[in-house]
Amino acid sequence: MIEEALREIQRGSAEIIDEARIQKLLEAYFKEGKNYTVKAGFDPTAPDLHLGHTVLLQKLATFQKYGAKIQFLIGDFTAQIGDPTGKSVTRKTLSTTDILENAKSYKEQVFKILDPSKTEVVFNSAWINALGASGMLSLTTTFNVARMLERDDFDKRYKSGTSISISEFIYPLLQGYDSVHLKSDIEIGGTDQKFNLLMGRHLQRAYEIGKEQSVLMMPILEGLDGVQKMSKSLGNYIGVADEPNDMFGKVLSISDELMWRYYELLSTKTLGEIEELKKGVESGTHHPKKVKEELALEITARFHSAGAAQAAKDEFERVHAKSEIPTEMDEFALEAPIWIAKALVDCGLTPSTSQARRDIKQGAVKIDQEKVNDEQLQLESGEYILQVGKRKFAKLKVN
RNA sequence: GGUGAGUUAGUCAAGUGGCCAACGACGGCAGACUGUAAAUCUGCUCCCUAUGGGUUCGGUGGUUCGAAUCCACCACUCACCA
Repeated sequence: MIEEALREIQRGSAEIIDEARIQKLLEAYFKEGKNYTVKAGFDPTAPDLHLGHTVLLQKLATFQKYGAKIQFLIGDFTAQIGDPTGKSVTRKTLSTTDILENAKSYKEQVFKILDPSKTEVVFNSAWINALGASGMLSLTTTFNVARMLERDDFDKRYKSGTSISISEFIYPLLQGYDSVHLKSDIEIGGTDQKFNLLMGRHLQRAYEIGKEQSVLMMPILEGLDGVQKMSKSLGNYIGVADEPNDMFGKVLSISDELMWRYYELLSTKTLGEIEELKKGVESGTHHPKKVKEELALEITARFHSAGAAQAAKDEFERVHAKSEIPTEMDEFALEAPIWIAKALVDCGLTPSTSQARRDIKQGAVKIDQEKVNDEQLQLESGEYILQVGKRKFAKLKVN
């Protein structure tokens, strides 16, 4: 039982520091029903969660199955500084109102995965503000500049003469201090957070709270392109709040190779089951598309419902396999007569009339399933279904 | 503080007075082929109802019939020195 729990916890992880301690915590739970705490910090700068974030959340959910109380930390104070990790320039600071707004939408989204009864949402401003100047000062005495500069990102910036704000040195200290205050048993985060996570151990030792947290690092999930990390700014993400049809379609659009990565990090299937699927695909008994559909169904169902996922699949079949028209699409109303290129822009199918003309020239534009050849086409009154490329549709009513 | 180099479209990067809306690569979009996969091939890739017009090459002025290209100043970045 403990073995199994441990295996599930290890799954997909990039690195675990002090795994022995995790095992002891599990033993204590299984034998004496003792709970322990797992901390994960979230920066409230990006309120729209995507699947990359859920990799961590799912790991937390796994811990919840095995006696963990989750300390879901919203770094409202630290967000004012901005995590320097991986950054080549100092971040802009955020206003307090923005942070609170973001934190709110965070909460709405995470409980699709986490069990609220085993989760405590905490804001680090609560105790960091209480530290005061002297508390802050003594915090800074626990670490030194030389070691801080060993960090890759700081090292590069320092050597290249790019500015490093003193506040950025404070960031890891504060994140580590969170672990001191919360007396966390385990902290999890992405591999890029290693330095910050280890700081928690360091400070717990320095403050002599009688324990040093274990650290579990999860890899960074690749985005739809399969190369760069999933992020909103790169536009290669699947958002937790995406519509079922989008979500399903996006999962299906990933490459076969990437699919296995998503299976490992996002699916709740056991590693054994995944291995079976993989063998099936290799030997030709499973069609890779079917396997991908299964993944898409699972993920879509998680954030919506099994019914919605199935509907998304049916819709997908209809639109793409049979190249029919989607059942639902955005609707627009415009005044007649309207030039086709203008209509495409107004319906958001195309960014400019220039682009619209190019698309028409290339035969990418259809009205009611009919290819448009005339760039000058004027639409008279009536209802039309506009289409650009394979996946952009809109319903247009011309008055 | 000193000296030198640089700043070009989403990114990288050519272009050193007219042939420049600006080579090329990547990315992106579209077409073919497919499984809306990958790979491959092809076209497109600043805006504007366009065989034409407008606005772009860090910013501001200037020289010139004409400037991304020359000059001045400003801002920022990088390198070496202190």
